[in-house]
Amino acid sequence: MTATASKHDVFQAVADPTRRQLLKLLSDQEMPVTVLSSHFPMSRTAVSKHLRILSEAGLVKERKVGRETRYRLDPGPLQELKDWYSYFERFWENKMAALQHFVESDGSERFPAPLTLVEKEKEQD
Amino acid sequence: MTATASKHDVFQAVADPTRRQLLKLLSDQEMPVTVLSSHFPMSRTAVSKHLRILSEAGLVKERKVGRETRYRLDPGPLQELKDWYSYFERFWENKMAALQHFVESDGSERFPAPLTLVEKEKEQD
DNA sequence: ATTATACGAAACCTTTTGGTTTCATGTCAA
DNA sequence: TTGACATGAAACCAAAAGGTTTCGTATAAT
Repeated sequence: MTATASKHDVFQAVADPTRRQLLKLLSDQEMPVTVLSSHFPMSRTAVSKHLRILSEAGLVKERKVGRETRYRLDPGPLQELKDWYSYFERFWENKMAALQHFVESDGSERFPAPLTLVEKEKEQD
Repeated sequence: MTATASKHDVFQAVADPTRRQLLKLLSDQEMPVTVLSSHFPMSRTAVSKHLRILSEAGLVKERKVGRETRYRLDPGPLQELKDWYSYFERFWENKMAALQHFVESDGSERFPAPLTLVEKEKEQD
């Protein structure tokens, strides 16, 4: 459901610093390509391609106004990022406990197949 | 401070689906490379390289135990992800309001330099 | 009508990425 | 001590990413 993934997923879209900055710029208000590209050291065409990737990830919407194309932010798909992150929040909380466990236990005889480890494990961490 | 960015930043590390899955696998407990790689259709060496990238982003820690190297999750750097997207949460909330504004105003005479737009803007969105 | 602006598409190039196979080394088991 | 296991490093490769320049087309301004 929600079918966010078309060609570019949010994680990949957001991986590039230029695209992250584009999103920030657009969070204020909609802007045409030329204005956006004036904030970057690269060509307008390059920025345009970044915008396309953001668009494919659903993070921006476009509308034509006269001869310009204005882009605006759609933060919706960022929810996926949030959801993913939230899975790890519990480990963030348990970080100390986990470390504790990690030091105390020998961690062996828990792995599936190719492990024969029933050794003493000279700890060296 | 905190100097999270070494060579690979978190955004890039997390952009790859294989690496995201690795993090999930490691959230349970520490695991050696061979065990981890058994969950993927690629070679052990490939997984090993993914682990290196995660390590450079600070997302996993390693320790040698006998002849194996065990990796475990360090969710710490994920905070950066959270900080980033939380910036957009207010826009997420205000989405309707923003849209409203977007429809009502003509959006012109706000852009810096190269805009002469003082036209009526035949809305077509 | 003519010129300038805004933009995307196309072709092209270089670097990075994600993978593979092979090899060397260290550690464990018999 | 001999052989199997675990792993990283190296060399290599194809495809994707991130850019650039050039071009065509639509819209606006004069």
